[in-house]
Amino acid sequence: MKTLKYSRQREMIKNCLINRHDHPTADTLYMTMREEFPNISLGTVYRNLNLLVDLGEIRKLSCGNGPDRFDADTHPHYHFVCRECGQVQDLSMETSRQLTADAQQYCSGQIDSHITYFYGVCDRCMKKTD
Amino acid sequence: MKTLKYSRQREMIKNCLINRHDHPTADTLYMTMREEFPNISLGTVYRNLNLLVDLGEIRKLSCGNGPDRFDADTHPHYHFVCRECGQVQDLSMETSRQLTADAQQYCSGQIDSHITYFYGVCDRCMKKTD
DNA sequence: TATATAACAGTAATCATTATTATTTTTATT
DNA sequence: AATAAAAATAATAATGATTACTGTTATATA
Repeated sequence: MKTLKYSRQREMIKNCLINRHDHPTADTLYMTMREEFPNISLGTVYRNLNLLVDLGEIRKLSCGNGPDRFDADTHPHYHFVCRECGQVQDLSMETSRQLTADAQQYCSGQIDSHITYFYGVCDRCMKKTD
Repeated sequence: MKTLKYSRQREMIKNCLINRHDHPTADTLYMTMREEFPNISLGTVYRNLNLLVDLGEIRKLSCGNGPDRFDADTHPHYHFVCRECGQVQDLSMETSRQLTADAQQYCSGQIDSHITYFYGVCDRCMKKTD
């Protein structure tokens, strides 16, 4: 069996992610990490992010445009994606159990969760295009 | 202005997609296309798929695992993704306007749509793991 | 403290997708 | 119908995101 060993890099990656709420990509996180660990490699960032996802300590977001993003908030919640600037915001809204229950009626498989991304234009981009 | 010209390849790509409901990837579609057009190139498949998406004639699905998939059904509808085998099924269920309206309450931007993927295990995979 | 193994940095490889280019098709015009 | 202009193609190269490999270093445990 493969026991997990401590690593300063992994700890720092997780802390980085906890301290920001912009759902950074692996590459963005890599840039930040290099301030503390100047010769960390991008592969290490990816490996640890995937590890943390597998452990359920963080979540991966694939909202359809651009590279995957990561989120240290593991509570089920929704996201809003701005079509103009690509930023991803948290919505402090409960995820709908009802929606999953409804969908189950239409599905022969066993549904256990759902992921929803809302799309539109963020307030900052709306001001710009005025 | 750039006028669109007819192409047998594009027509055939769209027909292929209309005749199947498994939401194939570009590569799968490419394999199928080669039966009719033995030296069609993968680039042509991608270019035309993107074109059709831009025209609003088909939709692109990014459900988080593996390459993007494509769907000729442009009516707003939900999808179910099996975590075991990766297949994507249509759910013949109306998309929830209420959900978008609810989310708008929590969002400073302007939401115009949402995309939801339901995750779980399909009936076939459930039987297998019994 | 010595040994085993996981994690690392650096790098190469892979996968999905897009761009380039020279040639062929399609469409509009004579 | 012949021809010219424009767009689409096949073939291929290039890109961007991510994963795998290799030799070295850090961590845990006997």
